[in-house]
Amino acid sequence: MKEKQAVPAFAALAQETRLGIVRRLVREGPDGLPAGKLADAAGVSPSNLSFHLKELEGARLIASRREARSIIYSADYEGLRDLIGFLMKDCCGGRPEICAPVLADPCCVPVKPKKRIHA
Amino acid sequence: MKEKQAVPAFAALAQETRLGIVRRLVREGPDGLPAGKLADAAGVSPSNLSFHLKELEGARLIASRREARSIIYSADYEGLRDLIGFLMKDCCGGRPEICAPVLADPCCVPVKPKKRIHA
DNA sequence: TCAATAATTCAAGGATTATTGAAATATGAA
DNA sequence: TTCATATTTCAATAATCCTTGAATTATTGA
Repeated sequence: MKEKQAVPAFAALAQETRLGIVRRLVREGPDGLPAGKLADAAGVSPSNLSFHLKELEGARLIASRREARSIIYSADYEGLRDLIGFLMKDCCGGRPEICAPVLADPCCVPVKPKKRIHA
Repeated sequence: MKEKQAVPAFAALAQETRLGIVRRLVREGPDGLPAGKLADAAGVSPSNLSFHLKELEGARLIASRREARSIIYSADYEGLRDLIGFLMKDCCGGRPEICAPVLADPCCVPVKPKKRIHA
């Protein structure tokens, strides 16, 4: 990810409603949620929600698909990954002391759990 | 880091000049750079730079200290770490498939092998 | 003290973003 | 086709952010 692409991605997250939507959708998983449910959850009007969803989609942080009458939004995991990667690689590049403590955090340990030494 | 703190941090990075400053300062290391040098590097007026530096400092992404006539700015590694941690932990929480590929990237592998502090 | 350097603050204006409500579009059901 | 639902689009306003240049503060050296 380049700086030119990172700026709008950060801008998309720099707003309470939008950041809330992204976090909600990440937790929701690939199935996502219809716009209506998101509007209720966020407590904003449908038209306002639509505005924010467009921002997030433009920044490639969420994706949408139509399903019957609803439009279903879901997290764009690739875009999120790219942004995190930008922050860690491009932004903290050459200064591993920034990244290291984050990587050391058990909450961020990758999928494969470490083998437990049996008692 | 909480959402309330993350929003202004993302906002601070959501601007070309400021993102450039942060990246420059990260590469520069703890010694940092005086405001004047940063203004030259960024190609903006001193007063405009000052405005952006204040935004970044308010978001705890950079720090400042006076040294003779200059004010030296440097990256706030702790703040940057917190923001990355927020994105990975709070934002991608429960969905390790987002974090895993980033963590697997050799560029982000920590210097020392990790050690779990909490059992 | 006076002048020079380094940077910040302030006020004004321009530019961009966010919110609102009304109107439009798309889909599915009667 | 006609109606109801789900969502978006549009235009207007409000709010926030960025830039500019002049004035101000802080520090150092003659």
